[in-house]
Amino acid sequence: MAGGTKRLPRAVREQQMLDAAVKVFSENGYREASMDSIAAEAEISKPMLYLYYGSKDELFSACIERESTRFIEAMSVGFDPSLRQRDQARTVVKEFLRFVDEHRQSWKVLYRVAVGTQTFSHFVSDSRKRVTEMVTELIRAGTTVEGARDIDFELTAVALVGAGEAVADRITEGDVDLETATDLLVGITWRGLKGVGTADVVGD
Amino acid sequence: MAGGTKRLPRAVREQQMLDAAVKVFSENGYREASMDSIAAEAEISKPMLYLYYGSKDELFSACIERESTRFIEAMSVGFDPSLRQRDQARTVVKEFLRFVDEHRQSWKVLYRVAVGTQTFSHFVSDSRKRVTEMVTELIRAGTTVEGARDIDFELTAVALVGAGEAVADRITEGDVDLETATDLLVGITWRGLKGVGTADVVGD
DNA sequence: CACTGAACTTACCCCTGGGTAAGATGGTCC
DNA sequence: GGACCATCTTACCCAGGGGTAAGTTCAGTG
Repeated sequence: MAGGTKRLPRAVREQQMLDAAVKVFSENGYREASMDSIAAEAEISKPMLYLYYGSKDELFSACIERESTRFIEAMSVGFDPSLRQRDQARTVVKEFLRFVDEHRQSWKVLYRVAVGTQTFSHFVSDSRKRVTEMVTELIRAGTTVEGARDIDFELTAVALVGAGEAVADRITEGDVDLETATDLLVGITWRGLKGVGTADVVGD
Repeated sequence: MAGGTKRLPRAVREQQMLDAAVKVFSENGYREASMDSIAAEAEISKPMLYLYYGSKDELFSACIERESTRFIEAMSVGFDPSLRQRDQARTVVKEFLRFVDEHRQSWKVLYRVAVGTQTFSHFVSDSRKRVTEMVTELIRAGTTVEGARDIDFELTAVALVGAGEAVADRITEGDVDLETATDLLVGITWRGLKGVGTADVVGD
């Protein structure tokens, strides 16, 4: 229409559409985001969305796919097996927080919007489950106490992951110093290890 | 219709409607829950919902109001100013987890559904903010380190609250021993205090 | 019993929004 | 130049669901 944007190759338009979709979905949630508003944001007509992505579900799915790939790639950057467990953990936490800080919409869409849908909530729980398992192994390996039961480790990991997500949310809504936040999270984790096995009230 | 349920006084019907609404909202989310399905769940016709509550928004608002009142009352039970800070904290955490365990739908509707709406998300953030402030004060009072800046305490509280919510979610989806979970959360908090002020990597 | 009002229903309105039919337009290759 | 395909649009369809108009039925009261 108005001479602004012109005919572009499919691959380019697809990325523009995903950009727009991620933005609108992250700001409004799945149901509240209309295909019309996404089309408007992408400065394209609605049938183009359907031509390239087929349906609202598939469009959202494509968003999830692209953003989670980016997320995983960002995490991989910080993954260096030569590091000691402890430095390894710190690096990964830092990369995580940096990713959230630099890709706030990705974070919201992946962990706060997808979770509210019927079709994609399992994606979030699966992903969260994998992270929790990793953390469980990490803290299990970092502890020598014997009395600790499995449930303790796993539940500790659940709590730690929850803490991480809460800090991530905080990052998206105000500026938090990433170093401070990283130290905080790693600190809680490491200090947390010391008491995992002691089931009764922890002595002071 | 089918002679099953009969004419009931308004006050009673209202509660039935809220029961049904909380159930359907908690299982499906705000947008996905239709007034028809809520009416069906309450075994009542749709105009009754509108007669007593006016609109979908107001119905949801009434749910939030009733459930959050219950929640606050449950918390008050565990509030005993004569206790030492530490026992106080433990009692409140335990009452919190017990409430979540016994009122899973309330928890979901208050903290997982309302947060996904435009109109009521501020309610959740406000409520979370108050809790976070309380926790901030609690850990500030429980620490004597001087180097710690304010942001550290607040961010620590954010992380701790996030951990609590994650454990609460876990409770709603599998059985977790409440004592274990309470000890875990209180343990993390208390142990966390020891390191809040030390900004650098914590010595092992 | 007749009268009133609260409790309740059937049947409908209509807008939002997912999805589509049909066609226009321009770039490229002979 | 003209054939062809990918790019792109206007204009529409229709189901789901929020909300309502208009009436029905029963419990109590004089």
